[in-house]
Amino acid sequence: MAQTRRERIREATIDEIKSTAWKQAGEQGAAALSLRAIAREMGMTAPGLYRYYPDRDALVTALLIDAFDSFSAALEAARDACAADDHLGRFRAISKAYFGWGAAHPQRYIFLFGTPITGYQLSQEVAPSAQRSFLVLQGVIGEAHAAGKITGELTSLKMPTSLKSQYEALRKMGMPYTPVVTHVALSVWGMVHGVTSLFLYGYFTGFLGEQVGTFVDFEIEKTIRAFGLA
Amino acid sequence: MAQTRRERIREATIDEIKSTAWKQAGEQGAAALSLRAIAREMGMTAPGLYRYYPDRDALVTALLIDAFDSFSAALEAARDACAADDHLGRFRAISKAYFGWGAAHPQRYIFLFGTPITGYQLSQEVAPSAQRSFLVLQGVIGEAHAAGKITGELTSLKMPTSLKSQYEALRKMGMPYTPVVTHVALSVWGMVHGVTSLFLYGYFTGFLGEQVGTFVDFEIEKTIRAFGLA
DNA sequence: ATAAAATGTAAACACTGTAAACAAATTAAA
DNA sequence: TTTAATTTGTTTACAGTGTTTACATTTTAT
Repeated sequence: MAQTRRERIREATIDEIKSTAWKQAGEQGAAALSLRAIAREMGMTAPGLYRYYPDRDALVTALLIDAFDSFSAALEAARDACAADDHLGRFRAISKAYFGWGAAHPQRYIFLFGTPITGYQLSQEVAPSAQRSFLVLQGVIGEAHAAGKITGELTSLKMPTSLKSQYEALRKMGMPYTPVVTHVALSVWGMVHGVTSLFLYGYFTGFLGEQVGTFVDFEIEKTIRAFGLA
Repeated sequence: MAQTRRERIREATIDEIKSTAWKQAGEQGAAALSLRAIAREMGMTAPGLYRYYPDRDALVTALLIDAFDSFSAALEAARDACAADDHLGRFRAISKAYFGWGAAHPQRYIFLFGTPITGYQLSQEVAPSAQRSFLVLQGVIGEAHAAGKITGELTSLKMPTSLKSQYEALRKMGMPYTPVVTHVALSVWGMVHGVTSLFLYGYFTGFLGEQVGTFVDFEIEKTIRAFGLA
């Protein structure tokens, strides 16, 4: 059923609210989001925004979902630029895309993975979008593992039984991957998030200067070796 | 020369301001720091605080320095609990202490390594305190390397020349460690910061539940193997 | 005792998010 | 087509914030 005229206008207004919010977040940081400033730039008054979002948190949640979707799409695009059987290529691609997206959209990355905004309580609504980005990583690793392309000795380190049974419990609840795959995915996520956020917060610039990208690439190659990815 | 009475009272007031700030930061998050709320709890009015800190940012800076010092002290204590020639033990100790301090003081860790607070511009005053914590890590790795205790094949991966010359430039400017040591230290920092912050922001709990500590310990052991630490 | 310095308060300004009441415009129903 | 209902926006107001200014008070030094 086609959209009615009013629905069209409403969606356009919502889009304008969000794009204005992103614009201001990009200029002054996501933590400085101000409903009044958004309304001012849109040529309306602040209480009018409450016809579209019940409160500031709801707007933040909507922005989080959009950012996670954009992030996931970037990872998926990088993955799909490599052949499905090129597991090493896909892993390298999404790892670089992860850091690359963060470096290209620092405010958004910090918005997603940084400190929750003043008083903002993370809504459960964002969970599906957040998990989607992780599933890209888990999927690539999962298929590589299924194809026998993860042969590193580190992978065969004896995993503590309590950890393994935790992963197996997840599997019973619907997670489609083995303990090793889940563990490797979490491990890679930790590494790449660590270097990305330390970089974005400026803790690397004093040490690495312009060579941050080289550093990250080198770390990715090290991870590939450590897990014996081929 | 002994402190005058006024100086004593002044320092006590400063301590009360900071401890009140920490108390409130621990309850509602560091981003919700409010000068008025601090003053209220102290039984004075907000403008009075301006006799101690020129503005809110200055208080935030003071808290950052204190938190970094506490963090560094925890790392150093963990290091010194092992013999100076037990390089593997020292590395394991500071790595665990890093995550352990974050888990024990989530608000402080997020305060240090999370999103800068609304409008807060990171002051250069905190740089020395921040570097001190990194120097603990770099020092342990540096001494292990000097003792020939880092023999992993990953370490001998050909480092890109641009990255190596960046590290060597740092050395000429006073950094007391070789490119390999600096690189390993940054790498470990990235890993341990990544898992710590992902955990503190709640992204791990859905996957790992109560097994987060086990996961981190396992990651540390993996890193030890990867770098061939002994 | 007097001057100076340090420390606090009260009032005010410019912001913020949000709620209530009301007006205008748009759509749906009679 | 007239009437009623819904949606969208504004105006006004309240409580909160960081910060400045002017003033009073206490403490220290001369």
